Formats: sequence, C-alpha cells, structure tokens
Amino acid sequence: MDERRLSTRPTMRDVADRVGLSIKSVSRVLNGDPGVSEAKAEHVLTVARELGFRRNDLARSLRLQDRTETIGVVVRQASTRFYDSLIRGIDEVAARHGALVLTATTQSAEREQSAVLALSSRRVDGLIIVPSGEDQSYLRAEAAARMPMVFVDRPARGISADTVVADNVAGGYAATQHLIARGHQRIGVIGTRSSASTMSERARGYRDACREAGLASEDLVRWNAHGQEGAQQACEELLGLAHPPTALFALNNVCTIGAVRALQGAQLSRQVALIGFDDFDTADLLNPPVTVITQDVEEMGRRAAEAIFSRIDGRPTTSRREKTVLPTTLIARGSGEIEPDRPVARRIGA
Amino acid sequence: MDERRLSTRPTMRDVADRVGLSIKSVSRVLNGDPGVSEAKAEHVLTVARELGFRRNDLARSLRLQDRTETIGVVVRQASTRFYDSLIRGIDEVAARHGALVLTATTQSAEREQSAVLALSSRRVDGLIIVPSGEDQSYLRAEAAARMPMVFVDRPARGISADTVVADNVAGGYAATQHLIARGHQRIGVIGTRSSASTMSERARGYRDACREAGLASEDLVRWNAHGQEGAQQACEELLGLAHPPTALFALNNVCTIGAVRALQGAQLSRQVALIGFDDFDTADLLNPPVTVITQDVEEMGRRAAEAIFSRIDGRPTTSRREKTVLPTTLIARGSGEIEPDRPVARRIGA
DNA sequence: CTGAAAGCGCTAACAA
DNA sequence: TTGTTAGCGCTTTCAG
Repeated sequence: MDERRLSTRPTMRDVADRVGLSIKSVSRVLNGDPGVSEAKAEHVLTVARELGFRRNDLARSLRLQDRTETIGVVVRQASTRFYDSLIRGIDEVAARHGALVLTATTQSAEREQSAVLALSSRRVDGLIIVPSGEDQSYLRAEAAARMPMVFVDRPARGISADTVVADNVAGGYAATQHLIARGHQRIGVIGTRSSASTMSERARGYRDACREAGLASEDLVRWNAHGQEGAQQACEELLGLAHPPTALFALNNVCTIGAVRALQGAQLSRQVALIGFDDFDTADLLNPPVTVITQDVEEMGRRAAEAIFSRIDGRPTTSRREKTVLPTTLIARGSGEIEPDRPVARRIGA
Repeated sequence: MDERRLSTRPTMRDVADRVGLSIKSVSRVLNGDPGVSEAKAEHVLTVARELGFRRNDLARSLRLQDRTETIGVVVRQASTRFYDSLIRGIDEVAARHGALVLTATTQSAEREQSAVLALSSRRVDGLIIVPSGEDQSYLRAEAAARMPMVFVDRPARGISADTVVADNVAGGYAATQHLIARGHQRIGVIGTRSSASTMSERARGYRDACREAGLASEDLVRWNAHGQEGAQQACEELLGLAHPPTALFALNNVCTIGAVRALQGAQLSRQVALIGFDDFDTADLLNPPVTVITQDVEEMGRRAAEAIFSRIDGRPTTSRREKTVLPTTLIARGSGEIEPDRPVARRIGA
C-alpha cells in the first residue's frame, strides 16, 4: 500500500512505535515468548504483518553468539547425481533440527577455500564439505574454534575431522572380482585424477583383485580422463591396443558415460564388458544396461548431517574424530556380465 | 597451538589487544583500508593469522546496513540437470560481482516459502527463485522493500517481479510440428501438473500445432504423470489404447525417461516416435537416441543473476518489471524422426 | 505483564 | 597515522 522510502526494511522499533509498546515486548511476541497479554500480542502480530516485518537474523545471530541455525555445504559441481542425493540426505536431517541448509557450489577446486571461509565468516553453525582441493589446512582456525565440520566422499588433508566415505576399495575390488569371475583377464580402468582418494582407492581395489587372481593390471589403467570426452578417448585408446582389454572399469559416473560412448562408437567385433562406479538415471536403459557399483549417497548426507548436529548439540566426548565408512553394492544389469570374446550381435535399425 | 577455552572465536578486539593497537586500526588493516603504517599492518596480519581470526560478517553486514554480498537461490530439487546448469550460470555472474551464491533446496513445494523467508531474514542482497509453490504473494514485504528478486523457469504468482523463462509455447509447438511434418496424426502427451505454467505452455504449443494441422489433440494428453513410474504408466496407458498414438511428446526430463522405459518395455509391433522437453546426459546414447527440445538453462541463470545485480547496483529506471524469454532449440537425434507405422527391427542380443 | 539499559562485533564519522 | 564514540537490530539481564 504505502510507498516506503527506499528499501529500508521495518525493524522491531518500527513495529513497537506503531503499537505503542516497547521493543522488548515486540521481541517477545515475535519469538513466541510468554509474558505478553493476548490482546497486545495480537496487535503486534497484525502490525508486523502490515508493515511486512522480517526479523533481522543478522542482528539476532550476532546477539545470540553465533547461533545462526544454518549449516553450510560446499560441493564442487561435477557429478550431479552425487550432489543431489547428498543434499537430500542432509536436508532431511537438518529439517528435523530446524536448521537451514545453505549450499555453496564451486566450479573449480581453487574456489573451495574462499567458499568455505565465506561460510565460516557468515557464522554457519556447521560445515559439510566435499573436498575438491588438495589441502584443507586452511580450516585450522575453525577446527581450533571447534566448529563442527564433516568431510564427505573424501577425507580432508592437513587437518583432522569427521569423515563420511564409501568403501571405495571394496567397491573397486567387487567390480573387478565380478569381471574376473566371468573370465576376464585383461580389465581396463578409466579414472580422472589419481590424486583424488576416491579414485585411487577404487583403483586399489582393482589392483588387489587383479593381484589375487594373478593378473597384471598396471598397463591397462588410464588416468587423467577428464570429462566425457576425455573418458571416451581413454577408452578408445585402450580398445585400440594390440592386445586390448575385454572389460572396462570406469571409476566414476562421467567416465562410465564416456566409456559407453566409446563402446557404442567403436566398431568392435567383440563385445566389451563394462562396470561403472556410481549409478545414474538411465543406466538401465542403455544397451546393454550398465552394471554399476552404487554408494548410498543419500545416507552419506544423512550421516554427515547427524554428525554435525551431534557436535552442535555438544554430545559428550566430542573430541574424537569419527570416520564412517559405508558399504557399496553391485547392481548387475548386463554390461558387467558380458563374457570375454562374445561376438557382437547385429545392430538395430539402420 | 594454544587451546582456546570453548569455541569462542577471536574478534578484532582480541587482535587489537595482542598487537597493542585500537580495534579501528585492526579493522582498517583487515579490510585493506589505507592509513596504517606498513610495519603495524604487517603485525596485525601476523597476529590475526596466529589467532585464526575470521571477520564476523554478521556484525559487518549489520553495520553496513544489509549488504551481505550474498545472493540466495531457492530451487526445488527435482530435475537435476536444470538445477546444475542454472547454478553454473548464476555462479559465473556472481563471481564477477564478488558475491557468494547460497542455494537452499526444498524437497517439496510447501517448504518454498520458509526457505525463501529464511534467506530474506538473513538479509541476502537478492533472491533468485524457481517457484514451485502455487503462490508467491508471501513475498510482498520484500517487494515493497525493493529487494531485488528474479523468478526463473516460471513467473511468480500473486506478485509482480522480473522473470526469466524459456519460450515454452514455441518449444511445444516446434516439437509437435516436427512430428506432424513426419506424418504423425496422433501424438500423445505426458506431463506432470497442468497447473505449472511450464507444463501448460508446452501443452499449449502442442495444441496450437495440432489445431493448425487440423488434428484432434485433447484425448491424447495425460496429466499427473509424476515421477518416472507415473510417466511410464501414463505412456503404457496411451500405447494400450484401441487407437494408440504413433508419437509421444514428453513435457519434461523425467517424463521423457519414463517414456523411454515404457517404449523399451512394451512389445510393440510398430516403433513409436518420441520427443522430450529438456535435454539430459545420455539422451544420445539411448536406442533410439532421443530427440529433444532444449532450453539454455545456463543462460537463464546468467540472465537472472545479471538482472539481480543490475537491481542491486541500482540501475536507473528500476521499477519496471522485465520478462526475459529465451528461445528453445530442437535437437534431432533419431527418436523424433521415426515415421508412423514403421515396423520394429529385431532386438539386439538375447 | 512490561520496559530500560547494555552489548553482540563491526565500521563510519569524526577527532587528535 | 591513529583512536574514540556511536550505533546497526536484536536479545538478555534486571527493574518496575
């Protein structure tokens, strides 16, 4: 109705003046504190609504000594499915605790630090971080101040903190085992950065399984397959070897899709088996349907959030760091069950 | 090194005391303001680092009258690809403006309001909202206070504000036209909520094209196909009709994947054409590859962010509402080019 | 039931 | 170059 001067938002002062009460009484009403007569409380509420009052949580949190009822999440935007499920899990728990979840996404590992520190400066009550940078020692001050924080997917480096991860080694082992059991002797691996712990652990599981079966492995591992194109190229290179692998193990989502692309593109005389780490929406719709190792990312989010809130609520022996390792599961859909040297059927259509 | 008492984070006061300077000088140094001798500045920086000082941005923003250098984004977690690209576009622009992008995701339309208002109470400088609720009039107070806000994907209801949307009608029209041009006379449509403007507009485009071609349309539209399962069922129902459609138009991502599932599952004697609204990662890997209508979601994010910042920076004639409509593009991959009554080729493999 | 005063951590305005 | 004072909007004593 009335044209306010210029983006000045009403304060409790304004409401109090309009109602003819003290600012404190207004505060009480607006926070549902007892000790204000029904009639006056009603009036305050009405006026607050008329004025479009929104409590300034900056001021409130400042006064409340850094309780912002907010937890910050920092993720690098890459494997989308991972992010989605993670947030879903976190949200579920945070909602129960009445906290707002604020996510900052970073497009590159370099920006991780600034995003995290920005959140810290805004005094979030806790931090859930999917580390993408090489080193998290920049969080030492927060650790010293006992800010609750949990690292998800990979452990932090340069600092000790709670961690929630999948059992990547076991997942890599299971995938490889699955292929070996079907007779594969040459299994190619496509991964992004060998420096990322998730990647290196999945590869370790692969190597363990190969060693146990008495197979060579190292010469069939291709790192630095970045993006779908990179993964596709790495696969094509593997498939072009004089003595090519009969099966592939893609260490993440993006690599898997790149591999599918490579396999569909190449005119191969033999079908090549494929197992991918991490599930994706259309995995069962591809031809052949893609066998994957899944991790329960939503559960990772839930566990991470629970860890945060138990620290926030100051659960007893708070100083010990906890590392939660969640199991992985193999979902057989077809691509991982292809046997070595199985001839390719005729293509559909044209 | 030293064990702080209990999660009390150091303030400028602490730094000042340690250095033997006034709090104001510390403030100057920490904000890169001029007027402090090189030597003392150096000392301040060192001590601040030792203490693990992080400026309290709650206090800073409070003092600075609601400039938090933060913009809030509210999305409902549903079509993941949409969200990802949107944030990427927003981040790009926000980074140029030195602002932090904080995203609150809601798992249901009902929580949209509380997430938005929580952000508003935290005094973000601007709000980018992908509305999922039916009514946004709860934002009247923010509008009155001239808080910069932009609605993306759908316009707001109950309030007038800047909007960035795709040309959904044109997209729906193009998809339908494309099918009609290939001889289809019965085109089925699968959508979620007819109350969502995106959905209804895409359907309008469909109807326009049908009418122009003199085709009946209404009896082949199926609403309330929620989730992949719902979409799949709706498709199966359409395909089971006595006089089934020869082509399908899926109004969003999820519907498209559900449709693919239905088409793969059904043992049809004739191939059915399919066009989906909105692209997805593996669309070109499916069999047949899926023809889609794409919208440039990243650009939507960029435009939205630019609109926000131009309001924040108080660009002149600020009071007019702007509606940006971005074009859509049809990407032909195969599924949309199938002609009516084309027999199904033999399936690969088993 | 109601209110006055103090202060959370910071910065702008104004001295010195 | 440096420091003092006041106050952002709120909540917590502690009095009326």
